[in-house]
Amino acid sequence: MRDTRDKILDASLALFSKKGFLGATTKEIAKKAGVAELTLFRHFSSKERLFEEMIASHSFLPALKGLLPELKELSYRDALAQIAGRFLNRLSERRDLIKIMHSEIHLYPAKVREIQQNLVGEIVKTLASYFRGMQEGGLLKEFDPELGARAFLGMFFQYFTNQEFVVESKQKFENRDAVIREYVNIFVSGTEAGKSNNWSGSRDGVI
Amino acid sequence: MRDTRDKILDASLALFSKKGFLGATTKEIAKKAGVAELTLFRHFSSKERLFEEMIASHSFLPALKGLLPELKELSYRDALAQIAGRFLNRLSERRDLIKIMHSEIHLYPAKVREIQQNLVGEIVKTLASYFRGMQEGGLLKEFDPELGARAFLGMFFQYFTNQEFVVESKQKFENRDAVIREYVNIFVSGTEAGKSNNWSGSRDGVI
DNA sequence: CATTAATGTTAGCGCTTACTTACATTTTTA
DNA sequence: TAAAAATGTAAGTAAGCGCTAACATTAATG
Repeated sequence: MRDTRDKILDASLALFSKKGFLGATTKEIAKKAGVAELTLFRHFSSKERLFEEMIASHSFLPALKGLLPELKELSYRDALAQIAGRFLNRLSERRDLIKIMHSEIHLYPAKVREIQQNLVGEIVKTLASYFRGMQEGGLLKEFDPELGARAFLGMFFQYFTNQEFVVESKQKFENRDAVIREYVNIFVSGTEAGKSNNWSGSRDGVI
Repeated sequence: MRDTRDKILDASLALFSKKGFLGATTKEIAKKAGVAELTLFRHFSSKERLFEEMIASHSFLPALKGLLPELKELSYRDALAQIAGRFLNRLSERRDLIKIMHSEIHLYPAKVREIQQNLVGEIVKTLASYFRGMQEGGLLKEFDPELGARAFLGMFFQYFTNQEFVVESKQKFENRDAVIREYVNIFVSGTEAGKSNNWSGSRDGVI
C-alpha cells in the first residue's frame, strides 16, 4: 500500500525532528505510524535509508516560481514585506525539516546542504534578481544583490529560529507583522537619522 | 588531578559537538582525553552529568563589559563594525558550543536557552542601549532598539552559521570584512536610492 | 619512606538497538 | 473466489552502549 509508506515517512519526520536521528528508534517510528516495526523494514532496508528517503520526499518545493512579476507591481516596501512573509511561512511549514537540518549536520553534511539549498537558495536568487532589476532602474543604491538578499533573509531566518527553538513563552516579539514591518523599514531606509524617512504613520495602531 | 578533569571536559566538548550527545560515546571521549573510561566515570557520575558540567564550564563569558564607552568615541559606522566584528569573533570562539546548541535543543531546551542567553543576550542589550543613547541624541531614527539590535546581529549570526555549518569550499563570501562593511552599510543607510549615501570609497581595495 | 589519593587494566553486567526469521493473517487483485 | 501481495505477531540475534567490580600501578603528600 502506498499509504503505509507515507505514514512511515511522516512519522519518521516527526520523530527525527523531535529526538534526532539516533534518539528516534525504529520501534517508536513504527508505533507512531501505526504499523509493525517489521513493516518499516520491509519498506526501507535500514534506518539510514529511511532517513534519506524521508529527506528526499520532503525537501523539494518550488513554491514561488512566478513571484518576480508580482513583485514589480508593488512598492519596494510592500515587495520586501511580501518576500519576508512568504519566507517566514515557508520556514514555518518546513519547521521539522529545519530542526533536523540543525541537528544532523554532522551526520549528513551533504544532505543538509541540499536542504538549505532548496529552502533558501531559490528565494535568495529571486530576491537578488529583484534587487538587480531595481538597481538597474536606479531605484536602489549600489550593493551586492546576493549579499543584500542574504542579509535581508538572514534577519528573518534568525528571527524565526529564535522564535521556534529558543524562546519559550511567546514573549515580546511575537507580533510577526510588526517585526516584518520594522525589519523591512530598517533594510529600506536604514537607521541613521537623516532627512525624510520618519514614516511615523502606522507605528502605534491606527492604520 | 585537576588536569584530568579539564582534559575530559575538553574532549567531551569536541566530541559532543562533532557527533551529538548520543553519537559521542564515553569510551571515545575517554580515549580522546587520554584517560581510561573508568576515570571519566570517577570524575562525572554519568554521561549526562558530564554533558551538563561541560556546558556549565564553557558557557559563561563576559567579554565586552566596558565596550559601551568605547563605542561612543567611534563613528556610527565604525561602532557597528566593531560590534559586528566582536560578535563574529565570539561566535567563532564558541563554534563548538553553538553546534551543540543546535543539535541538542530537544534534549536540553533549558540549557540551550541559557547558552543562547549568555552568548547573545548581553551583546543584544549592549547594542540596544547604544542605540537608545544615539536616538536620544537625535542621531538615529526612531525604531525599537532591541528589535533593531536583533535584526543587526541576526544578519551576522545567520552569516556565521551559514559559513560554518553549510558552506563547504569557502566560496564567494569568505571575505569577512567585506561582508561586515556591506551589512553595516545596509543597516546604516538602507538600500533605497536617495540623496547622499553613495559612499563609493573603500569598495574595491585601495581604501 | 609510608600513606593516601588518583589512575590504569580487564572483564563483564544489564539493557537497548537495529534488524532478522518463521509463520499466521489480512487485504488486494485478477 | 483463488492467487498473490502486503501486513501482523512473536521470538530472537548480534552488537554496542553506559556503567560497575576487583585489583594493580603510579603519583602526590606529609
